[in-house]
Amino acid sequence: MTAANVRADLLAAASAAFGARGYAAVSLRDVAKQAGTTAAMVAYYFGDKDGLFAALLEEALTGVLERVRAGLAARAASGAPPASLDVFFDVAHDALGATPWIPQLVVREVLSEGAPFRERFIAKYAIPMSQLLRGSLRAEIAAGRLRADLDVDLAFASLVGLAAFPFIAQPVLERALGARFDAAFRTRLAAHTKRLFLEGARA
Amino acid sequence: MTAANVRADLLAAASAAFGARGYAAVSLRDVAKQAGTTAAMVAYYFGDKDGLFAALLEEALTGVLERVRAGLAARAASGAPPASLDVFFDVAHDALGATPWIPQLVVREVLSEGAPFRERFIAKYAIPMSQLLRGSLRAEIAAGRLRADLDVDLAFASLVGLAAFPFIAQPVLERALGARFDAAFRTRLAAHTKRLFLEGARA
DNA sequence: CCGTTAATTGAACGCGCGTTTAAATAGTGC
DNA sequence: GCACTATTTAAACGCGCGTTCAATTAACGG
Repeated sequence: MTAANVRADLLAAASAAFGARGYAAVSLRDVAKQAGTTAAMVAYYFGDKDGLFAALLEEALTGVLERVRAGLAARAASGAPPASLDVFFDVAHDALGATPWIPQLVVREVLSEGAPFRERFIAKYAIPMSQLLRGSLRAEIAAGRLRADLDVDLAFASLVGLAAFPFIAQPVLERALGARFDAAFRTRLAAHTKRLFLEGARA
Repeated sequence: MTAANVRADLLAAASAAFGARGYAAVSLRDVAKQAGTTAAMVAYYFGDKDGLFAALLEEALTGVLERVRAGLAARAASGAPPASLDVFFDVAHDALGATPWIPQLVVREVLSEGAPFRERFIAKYAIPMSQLLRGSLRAEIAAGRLRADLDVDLAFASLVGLAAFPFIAQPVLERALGARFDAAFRTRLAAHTKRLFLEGARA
C-alpha cells in the first residue's frame, strides 16, 4: 500500500458514507475503518474533517462546470440544433452516472446553514453555472427555439431540479416506483427529462 | 406558560433548527435553549430525539396527502379542466408556503441510510402519493390532455422534483438569482412550474 | 548503511452529546 | 387544605466524537 492509496481510500470511503448518511452523522472512525486505516490518517492527509469533505467535493465537482462551459462554447460556434441545452443534459447525465451520490451530498451538506463549504460552493459552482445556463436559455429564446415569455431565472431552477432531483430522491423513488437506478434507467430518465423541459419551454 | 406551549415551542424550534442545519448537527440543548426550556423536556414530551423528529414530521406531513387525495376526488367528480394535476400544484404551493423547510428536512433526514423514519415515510407518504399522482397522470393521458407516450413513472418524479427542488435549493437559488423566496416569488414560481410541466407533457 | 523524512500507529485528551435521575414546583380534584 | 399527579429543574452519567501527540516503522537519497 502506497501513500496515495490511503488518501484515495479515505476519499472513497468518505464519499460513500457522507453521501449515504450525511456529514455530521458519519464519524472519522467509521470512515477510517472502512478505508482500512485510522482516524489519525485523516488529520495527516486532510488536516481535519472539514478538509476531508472539501477535498472530496472539489474532486467531484471540478471538471463538471468546465465541461459544460466547453461544450456550450463548442455548440455556440457550430450553432444549430441539437440546441445548446442538450450539452447541459448530456454532461449532467454523464456526471450523475459516474458520481450519483453527489446531488444528495451537496443538498445535505452544502445547503446547511453554517456549512463551511457553502460560500465556496455558491461562488465557485452555483453562480457560474447559473450564469452559464441562463445565458444559454436567453440565447435559445433569441434564436426562437424557446418561447419569449419564459422566465429564465425560474427555468434555470427547473433545469437543475429536473436533472438532480431523481438522484436526490433515489432511495424513495426506487421504492415507490419499483425501479433500479441502473444505466438503462438513467438513460431513459435523461431522455424523458430533456424532452419534458424542451417541449415545456419551446416557442 | 402551559404545558402545550412547551411542547409546541420545542416542535417549532426543532423544525427551524433541523431544517436549517440537519438532524445530526443539531443538539437537543440548542433546540431547548431556543424554545426557552431544557433538554430534559424533550425526553419528557417526546421520549428521545428520534421521537421529537417523528412528531414534527408527522405534524408537517399529515393532511398534505389527504388534501391532495380529497382535491383529486373532487376534481374527478366534476371532471373537466382545470386538470386534476392542478390540484397537486395548488396543494403543493400552499403547503410549501406554510412550511417551506419541509423539503430540505425530508431530503436530508428521511433519505439518509438508516434513518428511523425512512421506512415509515416511504410507506405512509411517498408510496401513496406516487400512486395518487401516477393515477392522475394516467387519467389525464386517457382523457387526451397529456401525450400518450408520456413515461408516467418518470413524470411523477419530474412533478415532485419541479415542485420541491426550488425549496430544497432555496439558499443557493437566492444567492445565484438574487431573489427572495417571498410570497410573490413563490406564486411566480408555482405558475412557471405548472405551465412548464403541463406544456412539456401535453398531448 | 546511514540520516532524514514520510507514513503510520495507538493511546490519550477534552468536550459536548443524548439520556437519566432525584428533587422541587405547579396544578388539580376532592 | 390535602393528597396526588403533572410538569420543570439542574446536575450528573457514560459514551463517542474530533483532534493531538509521542513513538514506531517504511522509504529513500547520498
